[in-house]
Amino acid sequence: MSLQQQLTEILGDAFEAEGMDREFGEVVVSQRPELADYQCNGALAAAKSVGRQPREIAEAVARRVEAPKLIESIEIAGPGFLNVVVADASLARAVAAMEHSERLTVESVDDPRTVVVDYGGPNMSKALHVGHLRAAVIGESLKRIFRFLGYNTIGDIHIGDWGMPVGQLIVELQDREPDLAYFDPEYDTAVSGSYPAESPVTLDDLSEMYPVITKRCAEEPDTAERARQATFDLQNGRDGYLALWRHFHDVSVAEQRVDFGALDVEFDVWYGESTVHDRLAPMVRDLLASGVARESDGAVIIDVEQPDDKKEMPPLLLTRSDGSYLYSTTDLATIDMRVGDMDMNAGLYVVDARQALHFEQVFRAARTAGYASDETILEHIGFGTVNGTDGKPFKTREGGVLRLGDLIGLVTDGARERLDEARIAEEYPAEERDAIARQVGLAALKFGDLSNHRMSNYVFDLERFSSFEGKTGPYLQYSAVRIKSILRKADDAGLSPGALLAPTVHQERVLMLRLVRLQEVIYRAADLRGPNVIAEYAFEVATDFSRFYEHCHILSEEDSNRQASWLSLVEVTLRTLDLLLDLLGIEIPERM
RNA sequence: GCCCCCGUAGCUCAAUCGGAUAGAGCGACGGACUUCUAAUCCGUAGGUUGCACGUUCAAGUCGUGCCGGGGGUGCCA
Repeated sequence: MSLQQQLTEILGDAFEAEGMDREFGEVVVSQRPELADYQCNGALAAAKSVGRQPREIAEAVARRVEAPKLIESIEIAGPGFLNVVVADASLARAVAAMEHSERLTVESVDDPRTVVVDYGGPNMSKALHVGHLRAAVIGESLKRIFRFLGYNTIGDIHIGDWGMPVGQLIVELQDREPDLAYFDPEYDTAVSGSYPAESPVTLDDLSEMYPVITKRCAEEPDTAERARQATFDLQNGRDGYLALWRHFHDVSVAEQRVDFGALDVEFDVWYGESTVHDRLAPMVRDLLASGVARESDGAVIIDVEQPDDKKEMPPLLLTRSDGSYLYSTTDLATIDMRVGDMDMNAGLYVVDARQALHFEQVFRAARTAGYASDETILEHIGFGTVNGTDGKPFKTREGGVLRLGDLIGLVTDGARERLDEARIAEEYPAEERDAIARQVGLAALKFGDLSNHRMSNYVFDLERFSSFEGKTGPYLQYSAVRIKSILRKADDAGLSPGALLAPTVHQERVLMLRLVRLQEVIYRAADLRGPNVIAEYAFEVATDFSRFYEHCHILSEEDSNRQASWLSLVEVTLRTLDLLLDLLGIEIPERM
């Protein structure tokens, strides 16, 4: 049990002894660190329901508190706040408990249910660009957070590979190379052999073709109609198109594996819309038969509006009037698959906030259809857009999109330049320098993203991402690296960590208090689905360490017991930073 | 038209499900490197939390109405 939980129990007991709900005993971190470590606001909340004065309640509760070892003092302040100061010895014990715990005393969940994190979501045929960064980075972090807490967590990339874009690309390729076998309706694999094993296009080709054909479809109605037809034919199993689709898919996935790999983003499964293609026709048929879906203007829809809706709620479109499927169809079928085959209890969809309505519709439909029960959590984890310094969606100076690989290159170069400036870096082997530059660049990129609240649109400023100073990923790495350096030197000198003593220095005590909050922070991040909670706390841990570091010179400390205690303290700090950064998908170099 | 998100220091952003005196970073100004890595630390300046009402012991946070920005609103994803 964390220190905060223990205090909450103690205060809860006290409220209960006074004849009030123990819920009022909830203890939170103090907002006034100069006054207290923790505080309880329950007396104010309880006042109205029990008809007593807040201060009078606070005084009565304080008298009931029994915890001579844990609490140094408990005082009433202001209108009725209960300010709790933790005893130094118990604070040290709490940190010591972290030291001896593999999980830094963070408890696992009692009920390890299956959580599917759907993130990344790249369209087949498109090279990754900055727009994909947020989904990848936020999703990866959430996956790691839930996994660490003990959930059975599955990260699914969910590639967009079965919708209109594929039909559009087929049409564009046909217009460019009409003689390819894939387009010949008479082509008979039994007579002419199978389709070519070599892809007729590269991913660069597809990336170039995609904006061309989307523009054409917007301007040329008959081209759009052909794309719809191609989509329908593909979805209904036309051999040539399927063969072509396979090529598009393979060249796309090959490059996406490289791009996501470069980001250290790892998916457990590489499913996509196409994964459920066999389920689509039977699903629509069954939903029509059961009356869940109905025909409307030639299309098949599911009505999802509810009586108490305040907003317009258009029906979910299951098929177009030509019978082809949309991403609504595949998303719905995917829920059925995840619940049925993957035992999903919770699905977290880390997708651009602009798709909020779509997911609302799909989730409602899934419940109406019985694919998801009321117990199944389905959540759209939306996030804001990445803008340039002009406030508009990020573009390069030339006006094009910045590819993810190029972006990683830019921040890596920036990190390498910084390394060149540092004297101590000269002796590093070239390979290590490259590895450090990459780790530091990625840290800048990821922390820069994750430290923002996911819902807010944020400004992507390359200057800021390359500065590596202040509240940045590299700052956190740097703090951890300095600890590693201390521990190495201590080891060389034959010094080893020892029993944690009660803090004697202000900066030491502040650091300890920070560390023992770890469990609450991680659970809060999970509850809010907000990696920025982790990012903020990690920065505070690093800052507290830096202050301690400036103030207390560990290796020259003359009191060997205190020195050993400090070594333990910084070791716990390092492990904490390591965990937090790992939850953000950031690695720590050995030195930098 | 209707709905959703956002609006906080010069700039970029936080703010522990309603708590005390709204915090960081950058930028500005002034300090600290013969000491465990200065990618650091210390200090100063900087605010009517878009506006107005309301709810209550207490509002950046909740409600209503405006203003401004972004997005969505059945055959794109």
